[in-house]
Amino acid sequence: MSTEPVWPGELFADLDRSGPIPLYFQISSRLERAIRDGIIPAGARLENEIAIGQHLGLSRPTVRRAIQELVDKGLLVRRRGIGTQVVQARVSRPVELTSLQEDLTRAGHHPSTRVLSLDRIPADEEAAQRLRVAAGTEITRIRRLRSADGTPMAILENLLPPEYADITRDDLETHGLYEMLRARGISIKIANQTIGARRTHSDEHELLDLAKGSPVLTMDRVAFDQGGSVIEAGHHCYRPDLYSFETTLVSR
Amino acid sequence: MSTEPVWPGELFADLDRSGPIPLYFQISSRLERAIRDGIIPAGARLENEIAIGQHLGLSRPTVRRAIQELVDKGLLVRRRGIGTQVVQARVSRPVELTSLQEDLTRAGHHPSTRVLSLDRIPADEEAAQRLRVAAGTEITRIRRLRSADGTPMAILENLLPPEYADITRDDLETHGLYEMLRARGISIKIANQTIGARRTHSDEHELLDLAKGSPVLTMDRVAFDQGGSVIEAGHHCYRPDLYSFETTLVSR
DNA sequence: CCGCTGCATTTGTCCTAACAATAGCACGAA
DNA sequence: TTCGTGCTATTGTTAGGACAAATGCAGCGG
Repeated sequence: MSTEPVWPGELFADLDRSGPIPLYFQISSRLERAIRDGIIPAGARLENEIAIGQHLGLSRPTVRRAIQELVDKGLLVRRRGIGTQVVQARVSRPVELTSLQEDLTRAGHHPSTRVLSLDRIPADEEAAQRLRVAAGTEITRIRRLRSADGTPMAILENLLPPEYADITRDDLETHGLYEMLRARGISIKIANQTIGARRTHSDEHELLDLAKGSPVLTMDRVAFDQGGSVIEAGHHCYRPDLYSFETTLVSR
Repeated sequence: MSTEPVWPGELFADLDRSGPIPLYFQISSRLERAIRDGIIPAGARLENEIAIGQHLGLSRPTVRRAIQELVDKGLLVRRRGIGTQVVQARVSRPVELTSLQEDLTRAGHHPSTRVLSLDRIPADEEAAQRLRVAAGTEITRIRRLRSADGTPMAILENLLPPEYADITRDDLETHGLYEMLRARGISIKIANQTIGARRTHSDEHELLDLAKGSPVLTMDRVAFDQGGSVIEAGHHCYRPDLYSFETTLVSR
C-alpha cells in the first residue's frame, strides 16, 4: 500500500531544548496538529523511531514516548515489524476533563449562563453520600441554565462542599464553575461519570424549551482532587437533539 | 496523614521472567488486583520506585511503567517530591472496547440474545457512508434483542461490510458479534462512539417493554481494524432504567 | 512568632544500550 | 507451483544512569 515513509522534519525546526516544556510533548503536539491538519495524510507511514530520533537529535525513548501519546489518543497505530501509521479512521475528540463551557467556546459557539438558584442548604442523605460529608452539613447548591447562541442546551445542578461557600452569582455567570475552581488553585485529578437518559422532571421542559416528558441525556459526575477529597458533585441534563458525548476507544 | 509506605512484596514472589508476559504487566495486574481487593487500602502510600525495583530485582523504568498503567486507569496518583498513593475515590470500570455480552457476563448476569432479523441489503446513502463502501453495495444487517435474566435491555442494530456475509443466526445467538469476529482473527483497534438519547421508534417500545415514546439511551459506534478498514457500524438503544455508561476520567 | 534558606526525598525527563518478537520478503527445495 | 527457511526491518521490553524539578521539613534569622 504505502511505500515511502514520511517525516516532515521542517515542523520540528524550533524545538526548545532548555525550556520547561518536555521534548516529547513538543514533538507529540506538533505531530498531532500536522495529522489533524492533513499535512500528514491518513494512512501515511512514519519513519522508524530510530531514524526520527537521528533527524531530531533525540534518543529513541523520547521519540517513542511522543508517538505513544498519539497512539493513546487513537491518531497513530503501531505494528511490530511493520512500522507506525496514521489511522484512516476519523477520530473524534474524546470525553475529557473539561467543562461544557470550554467545549462550546472551542467549537466556536457563544455560550451563556443564567444562574437559576444559588443556596446553602443542609445536605440530605443522598447529597451527603455523594460529597462524602455528614448528613446535615451546610453545602452549596447551584442550578444553572446553559445556552449556546441563545438556545437553551442544558440544566446544570452542582453541589459543592462547605469550603466553597463564598462563590457569587457573578463568578458563575462570567467564568464557569471549573474555571473558577482552577483560579483558586483547585485542580481536578479524577472524575467518575455516569451517562444515562430519563424524562424531564418538573420545570425542566420549560427551561429547555421541550415538550413535557420528553427525553433528556443526563450526566452525573463526582470530581476529586489529588488527595481524594470531593470537589464537586453534579447532575446535568442535556437536550438530546443538541448535545451528545463522543469517545474514541483504543484497544491495547 | 500517611507515614509508612507499604509494599506487599509477597504478592510478587512468582514473577515469570522468561515467559511471554511482560514484567511490567505482571506487576501492574497484580498490583491492580491488590488495590481492588483492598489489600492495599485507599490512601496508602507506595514505596518509591527505586526501592520497589530493588525488592523485585527490576530496574526503575520497568517499575515506573507498571505504575503508569495504573495511573492511567485512575487507581494511583503520583506527585513529585511526595510519592505514589492509592486514590481515595472509588473508581468505576471505564467504557472499554468490550461488548455488552461480556459486560453482563462479568457482572454475573445471564445474558441472552434473540436475533430479530438478519438480511443482506444494498447499502443506502447513510449506511454506505458509515461503512465506507459505495452506495448499493450488498451489506449485512443484523437486528437483535439483548436480555439479561429474561428482562429485555437493549436493541442492537449492526451493519457489516460485504466480507462478513456468511454469519448465521446460530453464531449470533450463542457467541455474540464481537466474540465471533475475534474467532475469525478480526481484531478491533479503534472505535468511535457517540452516546445520546431519543424517544423510542416504531416497535422499540414493545420489544423493550416500555411505554410508547419513552426515552432510550443510544450508542452509535463505528469500529476499525488496525489497517483502518471498517469492521462494523452499530446503532444500539438501551433501556435507561437498566443501563448506563460509566467512565473514569484522569487529568494529565 | 514568622518567614526564609537549604537539604533530603521523590517523581519527571532524557540518555545509551541491548536483546526479543513479529511481519514481510526473497529465495530455494520439494 | 508451493511451502518453508532464513534475512531484514521495525517495534516491544528491559536495564542502568544522570540530572531537573517539586515538595516537605528542619533550622536559622529577623
